[in-house]
Amino acid sequence: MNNNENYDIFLGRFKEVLRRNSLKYTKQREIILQTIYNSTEHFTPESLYGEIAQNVSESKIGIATIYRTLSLLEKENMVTSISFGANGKKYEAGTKDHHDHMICDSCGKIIEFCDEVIEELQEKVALKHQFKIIDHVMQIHGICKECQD
Amino acid sequence: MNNNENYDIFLGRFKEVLRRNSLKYTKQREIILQTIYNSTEHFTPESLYGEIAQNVSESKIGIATIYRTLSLLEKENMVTSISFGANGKKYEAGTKDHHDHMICDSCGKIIEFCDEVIEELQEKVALKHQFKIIDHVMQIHGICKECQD
DNA sequence: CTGTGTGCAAACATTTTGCAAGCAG
DNA sequence: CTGCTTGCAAAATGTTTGCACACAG
Repeated sequence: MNNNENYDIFLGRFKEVLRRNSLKYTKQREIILQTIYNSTEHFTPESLYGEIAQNVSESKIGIATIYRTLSLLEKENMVTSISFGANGKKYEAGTKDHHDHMICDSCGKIIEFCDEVIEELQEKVALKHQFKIIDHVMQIHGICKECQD
Repeated sequence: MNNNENYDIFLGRFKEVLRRNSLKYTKQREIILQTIYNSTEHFTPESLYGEIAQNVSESKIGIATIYRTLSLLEKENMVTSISFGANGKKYEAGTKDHHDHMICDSCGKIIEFCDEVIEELQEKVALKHQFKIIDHVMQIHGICKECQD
């Protein structure tokens, strides 16, 4: 396992971001970063807040700090967010390679996938409209294998 | 122009929805449906509310009614909604053929497009995971031609 | 008539902000 | 020391709900 090594890289990027913006490396930001890094699931500000409150007895972090830190991380592309129909917005750590999501409307499960050809076609479409891609979102909604019973 | 004819079809679908759910055809629902149908832009509940207040002097429609009607229409697939990074959610009338969106992060403009091949590839990916597609969302974020100055 | 729909205001949920005190650099 | 950060509570947004009256079927 090279998880710790990966975390160091993630942490390094974060410190670089802080340096570049004259921001400070605080205990709170460290805890948030760690918790995000260790999250296997997609999370909301609220769920992150709850998880930290539960697992990290040493420190209280206000919900406002969670929001402020997530904004920073999103702006710096260290986390990405995906929006759902009605139920709001979930985040995930930007540690993985690019991928898209299949979302089960029945159980809420998220399946990640990546298709090179689709990616290329998107670029082709954008080019045709002289549109400069920054990012893209693709979600397939439906019913997962397990829920099709 | 066959706009009126198309509106009649749209209205017909709506009346059918009402009938099926034992709901009633009211002045408010009529006005909302018309306004949605005539909207060229994507809209929010708030913007719809404002537009109706401005254009339709005869009648006051409460914001709650807008929300209630939009929920109904979305449930019945007569409007679709797309979610944006942070700024919430916009709707569009479900009168057009399927298409996806390119969204300019600078000016907010929305360009619609449709690529058959991408659609097919999505189905192929879903099939591989035995995932049953209900719907899908694809957004390309970036900077439009005009804003690239 | 009956039961659904509506506007209004209050209730909620979520996210942002002002402020005084705390702490990193 | 200086100025970015934080927690808290208040404020701002966005959306939903309860209720009494209105109205479609």
